[in-house]
Amino acid sequence: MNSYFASAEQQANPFLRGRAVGVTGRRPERSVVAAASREAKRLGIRTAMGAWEARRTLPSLLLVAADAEKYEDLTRRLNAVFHEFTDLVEPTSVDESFLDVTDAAGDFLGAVVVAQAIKERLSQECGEWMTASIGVATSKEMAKLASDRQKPDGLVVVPPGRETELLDASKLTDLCGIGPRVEARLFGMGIRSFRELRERPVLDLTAEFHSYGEWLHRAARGEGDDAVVPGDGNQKTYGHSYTLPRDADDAEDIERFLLLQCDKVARRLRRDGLAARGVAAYVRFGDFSEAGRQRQSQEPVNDGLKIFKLARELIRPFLNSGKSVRLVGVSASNLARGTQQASLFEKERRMRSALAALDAIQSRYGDDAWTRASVIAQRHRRHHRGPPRVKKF
DNA sequence: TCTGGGGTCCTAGGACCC
DNA sequence: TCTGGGGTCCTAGGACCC
Repeated sequence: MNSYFASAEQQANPFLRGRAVGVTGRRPERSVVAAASREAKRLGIRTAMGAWEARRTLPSLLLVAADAEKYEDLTRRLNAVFHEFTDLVEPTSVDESFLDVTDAAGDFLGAVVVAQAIKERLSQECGEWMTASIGVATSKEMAKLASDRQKPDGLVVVPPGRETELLDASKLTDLCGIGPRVEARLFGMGIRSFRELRERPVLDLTAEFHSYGEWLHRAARGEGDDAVVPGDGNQKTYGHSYTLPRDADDAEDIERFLLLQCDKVARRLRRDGLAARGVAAYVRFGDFSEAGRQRQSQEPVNDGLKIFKLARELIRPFLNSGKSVRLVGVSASNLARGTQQASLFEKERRMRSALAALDAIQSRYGDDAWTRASVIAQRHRRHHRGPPRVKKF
């Protein structure tokens, strides 16, 4: 999809249509532009630009805070449209999927017809401001590369056998999978184009890049044999992170924000009937360096407080290190179906039913329907500079 | 008073096992 | 005349993507 979040905002709010719009995080002053409307891009706004810098570049830029629920709903509708054409749909991000339309299309020309039909259906289902760029090719790599060639509202076809023409018209980093680091190493080997990459023996490439070298060798020829793998139901990690309103040194301050993230992760785990054995916690310091630890817990967990107690220990070595903390994050891995182990203890059972009730409240009244007393204590202290009223988590 | 938040995959090295 | 070869699980860190 083109300028996904920004287009979604323009679709939802006619006032924003035709205007330069940037979608940012909750607090623009410490955020980046997550998506820029085509009008904003034309005037020099780039994705991932600091919001502060974007505003300086283009004072008329309209900054809108991201609305995750809106985008999730749109993504569901998007994927429903894709499934009208084939069940071989592999979502790779919120706004991007691979579709294997071999059966639906019959032949390559048929695939082009399908692509046009998809664009039409998307416009009907999601609104005319939601445009897509589609690439049609014989491999995922080439289809992706083709889709990036024409924005917005593109349709680029790579007929079978003509893959190298597209590659030779592209930069190395245009190919999904080659980033700036790999590009620099390829330059170091005297390789500056796909033509030069193709001329290298695969052994040169595997000597430098191991198995990734084989992929480079094939990709430079326009080959790609990975099938479209349907479904996205097997997400491997659930994580949340949060940039603090200002860099913090006080461990208690930092840990309370960590707790909020742990509750979010835990709630998603419970919603999906999962529990996690792996817990990772990390911080980003004021200088943007990062540090983190991860650990396997004895038993699978999906209770925010339990996850927090593990996560707190994991980041403890990085607090009070003389560097102030900008961001805290937590992530759950090693996910398994089922809840936490049944407990013999009354206290534990009561906590479970309390969590179920709290989940129900948030489902019905929204995520802000309740919060932890310890977080309120922090807000209190910020305003009154007194001791916190509530100490217990 | 710059630089969000959500992910995946890969490699290296250590502990441990047979 | 010391020290093979197979494997799993785990953590840290990095590259890359939207």
